[in-house]
Amino acid sequence: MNPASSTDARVSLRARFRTATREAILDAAAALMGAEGASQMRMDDIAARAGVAVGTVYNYFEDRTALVLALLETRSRTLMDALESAGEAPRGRTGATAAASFEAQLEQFVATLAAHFEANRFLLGVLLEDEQLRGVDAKSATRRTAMRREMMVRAERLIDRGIRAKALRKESPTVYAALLLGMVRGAALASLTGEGGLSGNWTASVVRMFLHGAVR
Amino acid sequence: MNPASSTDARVSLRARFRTATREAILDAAAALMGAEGASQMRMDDIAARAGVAVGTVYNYFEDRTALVLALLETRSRTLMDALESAGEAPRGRTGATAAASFEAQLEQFVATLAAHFEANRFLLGVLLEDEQLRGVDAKSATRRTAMRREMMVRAERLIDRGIRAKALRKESPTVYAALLLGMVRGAALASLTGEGGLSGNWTASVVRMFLHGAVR
Amino acid sequence: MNPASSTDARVSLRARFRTATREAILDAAAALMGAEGASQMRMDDIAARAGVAVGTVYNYFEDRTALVLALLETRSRTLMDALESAGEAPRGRTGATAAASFEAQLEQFVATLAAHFEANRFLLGVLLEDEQLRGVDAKSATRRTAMRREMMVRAERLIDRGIRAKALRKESPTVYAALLLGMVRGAALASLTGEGGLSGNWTASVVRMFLHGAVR
Amino acid sequence: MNPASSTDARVSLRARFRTATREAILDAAAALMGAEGASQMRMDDIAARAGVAVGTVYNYFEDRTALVLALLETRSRTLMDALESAGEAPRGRTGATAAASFEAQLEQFVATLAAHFEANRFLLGVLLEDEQLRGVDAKSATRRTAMRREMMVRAERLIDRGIRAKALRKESPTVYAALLLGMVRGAALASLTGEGGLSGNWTASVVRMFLHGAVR
DNA sequence: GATGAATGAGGGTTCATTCAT
DNA sequence: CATGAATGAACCCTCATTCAT
Repeated sequence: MNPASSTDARVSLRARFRTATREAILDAAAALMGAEGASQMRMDDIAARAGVAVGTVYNYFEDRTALVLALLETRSRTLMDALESAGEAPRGRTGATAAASFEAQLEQFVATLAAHFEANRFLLGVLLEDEQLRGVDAKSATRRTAMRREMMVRAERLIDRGIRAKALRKESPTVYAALLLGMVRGAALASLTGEGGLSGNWTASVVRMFLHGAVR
Repeated sequence: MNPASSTDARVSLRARFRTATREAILDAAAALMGAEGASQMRMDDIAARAGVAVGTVYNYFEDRTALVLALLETRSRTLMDALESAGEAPRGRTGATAAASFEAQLEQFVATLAAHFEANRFLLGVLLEDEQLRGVDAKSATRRTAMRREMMVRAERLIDRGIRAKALRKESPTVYAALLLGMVRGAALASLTGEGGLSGNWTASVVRMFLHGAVR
Repeated sequence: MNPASSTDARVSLRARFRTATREAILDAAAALMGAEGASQMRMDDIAARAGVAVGTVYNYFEDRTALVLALLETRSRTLMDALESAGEAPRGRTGATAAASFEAQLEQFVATLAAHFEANRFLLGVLLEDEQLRGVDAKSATRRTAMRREMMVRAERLIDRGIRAKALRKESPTVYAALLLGMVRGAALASLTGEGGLSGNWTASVVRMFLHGAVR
Repeated sequence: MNPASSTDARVSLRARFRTATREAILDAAAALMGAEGASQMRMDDIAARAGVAVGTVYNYFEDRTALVLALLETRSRTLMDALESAGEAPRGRTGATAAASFEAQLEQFVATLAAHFEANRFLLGVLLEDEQLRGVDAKSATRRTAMRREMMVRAERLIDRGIRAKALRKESPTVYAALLLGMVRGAALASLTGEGGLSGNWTASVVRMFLHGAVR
């Protein structure tokens, strides 16, 4: 152990501590945002829940808006990445029909969304919210819209592949994406608010409705 | 014209003026709520937009909460009534199949929602919001939830008739209702935010997706 | 009846009506002031209690302050006059000692105060109040102080006569007056708030204490 | 000096500073209450006079009512304690008559009141006020009444002892207490408003009047 | 860096006063 | 004159942000 490595270790320790504190603050913010909405979330409450002083929150985030933005960014990044991989891999089984393969991808896509909404309740409000009820400010509203679009893009890409694989009727992927995400949101909301019949696993319902409708 | 009628006329004039002012305030509130969300809506701004002084707003509504509640109440009542009649009338054509009849009702139902969302943008946020974003206070959040449920009930009733008429596969009306309203919300949102392909009339898209899905 | 007299009659009727309205407003103000204090008394409440519209109150009194001033003026004037006559007349009986005569006058004086406080509760606050708790404004505070002084003067005059008649020990009439009025206030307050032992007639207690003290 | 003591010192410093600020706010409130009355006292003025921002006042007191209550509580507690001890100790001189001892206690009692009223002008209004002038709200009015009663009780106890010691004529202690406190108030008020003859020391006048009256 | 008290602009609400009917 | 809705200054309170320790 030379002095340098000792310094490194200390730095690294400090860095880990910083990261942990930052994460604690984000977690607290996410919880409060999920529980009462972005506009109701007070800086003091975030600090208290994270176990730090208000001033400390400002050591990690420029201001309230920056905190909200960072929250949106980090939490949605994971989701976006997951969606990316969900839509991509036909995962090997070469014998599968194009249609079957697409159906599997779709299910994976929806299931990913479901899992994330279940885990981060606030994403539901954040990402699918119409921007009018932001209760925040222009900047984070913009960011929110950007995320929504990004999600739309992921959905559109998936659907586009479905159309090209003849698994779906040919129509505007944007329209399909809007409807698909709308259904996901509706189901997630109903599930989270405990409304009848949607309690646990609604992925299958959404997929089936999206593919075949309610008639047959 | 006897004195009485003269008095009546005056009273009626004043009453009409009162109603007009009240409506102006509600309109102003609706516009601001649509533009920036309920929690961002300031009493001074409402007054200014309505062309009255702050005090006047308080002559018509007990307090901020009462104003929001009144807004939700009056604006959604119209929608609810419209949905009620939309779902009910088989509108004559006796030769129609049960399925065709149901399809017509469904289309009417969705078109009604579309029209109202187009006209009262803030309803979109209000009625389909999950309760986390109350941004106002407990009472109006409760009211909002109540309205959302009421809308669900309307949808469920319609779907239930569809199922009994064998026009729809037999499954939980609640699930179907959640998905249908989710789609409507997704489409309306996409349309209002001007995202590609959803500009004008998306009723048909929603109906088709709900009935037959995206596959064939 | 000539036209003139008819006009006079009408005018007089109108005048009587004006007076009645004015009196009703003053009564309402007195009641509210007695019940909740001057600062809590709202113009709307006065109007409501008087059975008129707010605007009408402003037809009779320049503003809130003028109303309070008028109230103090009219109600205290009666009291001052009564005190004047209470202190003056030895009322005939020539055989009476100077001391007995003074005692009678003192009793009359205190009894007069007692009666007025009983009838106009608000006078208690108004006239004996230390000006700090006025809850009104500079002008009416000044007026109040003036009235208190006027009352003091009445008491001092009475006491001065007592001293000159050798009925009282020779000492500063101002001091005696302050103590006498203090006792009256203390007794009236205890009586009005229903504290033990002071319920009805406390005039005798005050007179006795003032004349002979509590020792013998 | 170990780290702990250093920490303690810092804490104690902060604590002392907190106490000082709190006291400054109470002092400011007392001054304003004394000058213009409780109902006229504005939060902004209190803050300005205490040399802090409005928000700071709310860091120390829940709201306006809590501040008023705290003021009444702290300032009157001192007085009550002083009265308690004033009435109790015969202070040594064993040869004294019961009457002389009582007279000394009475003088002490009155002098204590005098001193406190001189120092805290607002107590005069607060403690002897009849409840009509609450000018604040129900809660603090209640508290005020409670304090007045407490003062009455102290006076009654003193007088009761005087009666039992045959130093006073046998009569209702409540009545005597009301008259005594009334006199004190009258004298204090006259003294504070600078009315003739009462400027400095009026304790003796009150005591003499209470014991022997104005006749001899 | 962490702390948490201090700050003060900003928002909701009241109420004396005005004025068109 | 009576009426009562409209007015807006003034007041209480909140909470994001700063900064001395």
